[in-house]
Amino acid sequence: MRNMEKKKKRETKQKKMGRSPCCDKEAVKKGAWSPEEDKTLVDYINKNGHGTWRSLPKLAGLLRCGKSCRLRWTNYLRPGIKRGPFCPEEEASIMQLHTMLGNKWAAIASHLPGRTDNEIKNFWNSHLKKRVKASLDQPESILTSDDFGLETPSTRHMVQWESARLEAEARLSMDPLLLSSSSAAKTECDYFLRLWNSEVGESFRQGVACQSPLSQVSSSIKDESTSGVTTQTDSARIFGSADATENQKQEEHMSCHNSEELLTGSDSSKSHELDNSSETKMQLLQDLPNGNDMEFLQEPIDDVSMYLQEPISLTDCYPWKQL
DNA sequence: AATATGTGCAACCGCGCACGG
DNA sequence: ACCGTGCGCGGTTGCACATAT
Repeated sequence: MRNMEKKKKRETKQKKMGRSPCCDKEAVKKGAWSPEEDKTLVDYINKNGHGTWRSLPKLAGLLRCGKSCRLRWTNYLRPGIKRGPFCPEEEASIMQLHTMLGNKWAAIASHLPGRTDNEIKNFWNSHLKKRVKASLDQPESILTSDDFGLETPSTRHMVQWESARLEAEARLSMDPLLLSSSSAAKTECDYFLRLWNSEVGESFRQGVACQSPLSQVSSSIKDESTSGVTTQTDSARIFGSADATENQKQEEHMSCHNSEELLTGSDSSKSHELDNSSETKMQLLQDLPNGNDMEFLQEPIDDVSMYLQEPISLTDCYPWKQL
């Protein structure tokens, strides 16, 4: 409530005064970066680190906006960037993560080493979005189609999760109580992420819906939620180990090498069982606790400074170019 | 061969959030 | 508590290239 007022105040103020530009637009170059500019930027950051992005262009002698420099660095020049087409495993990961996180490209990118949020966003918008739309438009074709280029049970799981997500969103949008609860709205995506990190997500990744922790966990949650009591201990049990390293292991587990298991996933009878538990899943989504008792599931964001430890050359950034 | 249309991707823009004064 | 500033994120744009006609 207080935040709302604050927000309104700020908005009115911004409307009156106009937002100050992030840089002097007249003296700033726009458009594609030249190799010379890239070299200047890379050299400067190698020597000094990026420091304050706003002041970087001036200090580095670039006629660019600080924002533009940051974007160029993070999306293109930064070492460790993986370029080239997405492999099927990466596609699968993006599909699954998007199912749970929505358009949280940065969050999705944090699970795909070497890929940038911008790249993933572009890939989603130009490729995957169409496939999902086609699949959802023709549900009867889902079971036999090769929409994802991956004819596996996990493909069906993806679509099922996507459907569940859409359904959850629809319910949230229709429930004024949930809408009025800012914390509920704020953490909605977190729930999906937590689900992913949980045994439920694990079972999904493993493609073992039958006799999986999902059925066990969801049924236990259902039982408990009907009694209206979900304790912190329960949550810890439900969402797996509170051990941070264990959690990290799970995160790592999610990247490419794990997708092989995923791609060879469960048989169709197992996924059918998953279908049957969809009601329980929805119950699970709605019954997730509102408390802040699952901080252990939040992993630290990569420390960008690591990229500055070893000086890089332009050939590192442009292995395919002659400089 | 020329033109129209579609596609992919780099870059820009504006907003919201975090943080320090 | 308020305000200003910087950063990061997500949506959008525009250009270059590919493909179709």
